[in-house]
Amino acid sequence: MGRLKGKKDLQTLTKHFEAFEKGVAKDNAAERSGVTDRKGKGKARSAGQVGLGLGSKVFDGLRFCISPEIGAVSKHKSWWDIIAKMGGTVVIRPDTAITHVIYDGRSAALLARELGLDTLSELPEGTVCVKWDWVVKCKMANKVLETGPWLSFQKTAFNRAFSSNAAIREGSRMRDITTDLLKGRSISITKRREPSASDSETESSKKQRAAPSVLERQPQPPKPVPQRSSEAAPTAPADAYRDNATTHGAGRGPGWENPLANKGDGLDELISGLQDGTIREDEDESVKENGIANEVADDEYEGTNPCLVADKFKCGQNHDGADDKSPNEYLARKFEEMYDLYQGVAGKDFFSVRNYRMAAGIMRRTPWPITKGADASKIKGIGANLAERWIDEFLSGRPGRLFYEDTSQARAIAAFKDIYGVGKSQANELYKRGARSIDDLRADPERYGLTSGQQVGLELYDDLRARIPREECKAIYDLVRSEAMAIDPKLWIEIMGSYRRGQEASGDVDFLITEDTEDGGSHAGVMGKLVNRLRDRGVITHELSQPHDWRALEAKWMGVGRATPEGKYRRIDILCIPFDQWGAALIYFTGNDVASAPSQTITAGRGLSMGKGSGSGCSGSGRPKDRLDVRSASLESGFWASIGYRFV
DNA sequence: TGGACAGCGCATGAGC
DNA sequence: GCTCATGCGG
DNA sequence: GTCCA
Repeated sequence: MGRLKGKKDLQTLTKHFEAFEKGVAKDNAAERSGVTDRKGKGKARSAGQVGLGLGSKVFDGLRFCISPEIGAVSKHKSWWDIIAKMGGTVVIRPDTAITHVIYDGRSAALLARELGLDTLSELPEGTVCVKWDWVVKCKMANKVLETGPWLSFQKTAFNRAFSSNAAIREGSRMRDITTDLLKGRSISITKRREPSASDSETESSKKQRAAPSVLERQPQPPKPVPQRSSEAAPTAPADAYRDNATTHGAGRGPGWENPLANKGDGLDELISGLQDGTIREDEDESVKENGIANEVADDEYEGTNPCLVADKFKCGQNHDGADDKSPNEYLARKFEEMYDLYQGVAGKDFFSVRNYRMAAGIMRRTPWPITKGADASKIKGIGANLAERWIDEFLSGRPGRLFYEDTSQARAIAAFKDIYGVGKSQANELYKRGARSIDDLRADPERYGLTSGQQVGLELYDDLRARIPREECKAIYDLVRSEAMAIDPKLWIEIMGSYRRGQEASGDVDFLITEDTEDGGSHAGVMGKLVNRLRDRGVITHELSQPHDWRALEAKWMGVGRATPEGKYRRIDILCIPFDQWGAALIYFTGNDVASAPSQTITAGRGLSMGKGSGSGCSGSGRPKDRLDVRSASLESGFWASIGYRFV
């Protein structure tokens, strides 16, 4: 049984599993229509599988610990999948209920370190450290084999019994499953035991199924480290924008060709600042934080902006363009991971979770390597909590608390929350009602009472989650624009969001529409016509929300469309606004926090805010404090001028 | 130690 | 039919 | 969660 053969086996298995999985999916769908009780369904499915002769539940009742290896995510994932499909539960960290540790390495000491233990004797009584090949053989044999030939450590024989009480000694890093049981979490294993070849799989299956709603019955592999789209800063086209008035008057699309010198407005400067590569979408918050943190109270600062504060923001400064990958990328990813995981979890404080994301941004833009939490806590935005409870934990190399909470439940809920229209509340509700995966929802949509909008989100789940390449944004823009021009050539229509910021990809496509009132024109009623035309052309395919008043000067439409009949479905928003709000709104909705943070801060400092208040436009919620009429800034440059910002 | 951390439009459903 | 509260998104 | 009054 050489390694090679093992790999071949694995390939065979993989195919095998794929076929098997399809079978299960069908079974599920069929069963759901008739069976409402989850437990009953579980049994039915099990029976069905045994009937298929695939022996998928060989590992029922077994709990495997696989310590993740750096750089071997995909291997880990496939192992996880395979064990899960065989009915076993997989955990990343050892706990008091594990029955096996999968380990192909050489030394017990190394493994102990990987597991975060001082010694392997901390493992629960009877835990078997076994090589992956054993799993493969079990799969092939369709039963739990003797572990003898595949033990990780022949000599030390960790299949020997240990004292389980000793294992849970005080200070042990191992999670005690029994406390979870007390807390009402259901865990599949209730009793330590020594698995052996003599285990009757049907017997253990029964035991397993008797447990109510097993928490981790469908373990999922860890997500690979999220790769932000902006791995490399966009080698952005110099897409400074021409004076917006000219552009729109001339009916020209956002050029992203070359700017005419001296024609850029204030935002252009910001954008060019963004394009020096340092600032990326999704890390805006930290920029905002840092920016605000560093502003104020520096009277000696020599700035060139009319408003000194503006100089203290990244975007208002000169940029040297040299900004490479942060030395703290690892920490940044960890915090992103936390954010992704926690943002859907009920009971997690909104601001706490948001802070994780901000921490990620801070990590990424901290130029010096953070080697200990204490250093990090000096940074604004990183407090003692993050430093000690998280950063130190991450840096220790041990998985830390995150891994304890990185459960299949959290993952399922996070996935649900990615459905358009499903937020934290609904995501948790769906889980409560028994859904464990997107496919579960799809298999029985009625059962979960999804709203129409959510059904669209579910149907188009993958498409809507995908980023939209810049090219495609442009294509959609051209379509929308041409229809708008056909309605009224004097309309101003602009694409907003990350596209306008020069990003290579966007999450959705936003349009801002208005019309100059100078000559008595108005865009009233355009929204309805535009949407109808686009629908007729097949550009708009789904509607998610409609304006209260289609003819109002301020109206918002949200929906889904696509550039071509074969293309992916994309989120599309269309917003009509009164003409005098154009300038501020364009900035506001271009939405770059790097731009909006300073501008909001600056304006706020002057007793203004930039909210697009419904009636009062962008002039600071109509507060009487207003000393500047930002509303009149229908050109961006006007806006920037009005808050004392230098623009070229 | 306790409040702010943005504020708002739309969909939905409960209550009236 | 209405208002109000809640969830959600940008 | 952090920051600030």
